[in-house]
Amino acid sequence: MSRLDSAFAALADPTRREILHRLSGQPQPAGALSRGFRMSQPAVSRHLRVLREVSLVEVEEKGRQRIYRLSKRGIDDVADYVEEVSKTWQTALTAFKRYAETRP
Amino acid sequence: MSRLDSAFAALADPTRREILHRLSGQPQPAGALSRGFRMSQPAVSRHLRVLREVSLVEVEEKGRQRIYRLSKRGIDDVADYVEEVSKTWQTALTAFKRYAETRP
DNA sequence: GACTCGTATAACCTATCGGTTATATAATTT
DNA sequence: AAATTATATAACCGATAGGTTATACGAGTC
Repeated sequence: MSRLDSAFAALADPTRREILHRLSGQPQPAGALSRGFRMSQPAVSRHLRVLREVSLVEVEEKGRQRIYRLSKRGIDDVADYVEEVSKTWQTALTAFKRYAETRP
Repeated sequence: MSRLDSAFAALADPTRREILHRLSGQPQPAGALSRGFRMSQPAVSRHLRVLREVSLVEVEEKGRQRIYRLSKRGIDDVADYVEEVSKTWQTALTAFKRYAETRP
């Protein structure tokens, strides 16, 4: 599985998008995050692992807590791809419009 | 599953991203697409169905052919979300930088 | 040193995914 | 109308995802 596959797969889960959203507010320990969801602590822990593995979040060990925050690297990866795809799609849309115009 | 979940899930598969890429060049019938992959015709047909269901592609029936092309609607959906997320992340990054600066 | 706390991992279950082959269906061609 | 072509669907299978409960483990606390 390529980095990109994993990143998209990670973003496909609503719980993980919600975690990213909350972390965009401020870094938080795993416990605070998991208490915010109606699923078990291990379940959230697993989601955090997935996000870690695709570098969308980073962890800082602070005593027995794990402080999670967004990771610049992962964010940049996604942003780069999105930009590239935007360009491609822009081209495609232009072609599409041209096509539509020739067929009124 | 929300529209967004499905869209990301659809994009998580490399075959489907490749299909979108090829369609960004030009609209094509299903057969031409499926011949370009080293998997069975039904497998590609299923990928096309997934892309159809999340409105990333559209089909035009032309005799016994199905001409596939990118769908503006699906593209816009993704673009909108990406823009929104970009903004959020921009904010988060700013906060992150501020945090980093106060802790040299 | 025993206890508790915060978090991760293990083992397990069910549902879904992505592939296969076989088959159906609709449009052409002969 | 029979055969062929383009494509989709059905039935099946192994792998993976995401949840659960039970358990391990390292860091503070008594």
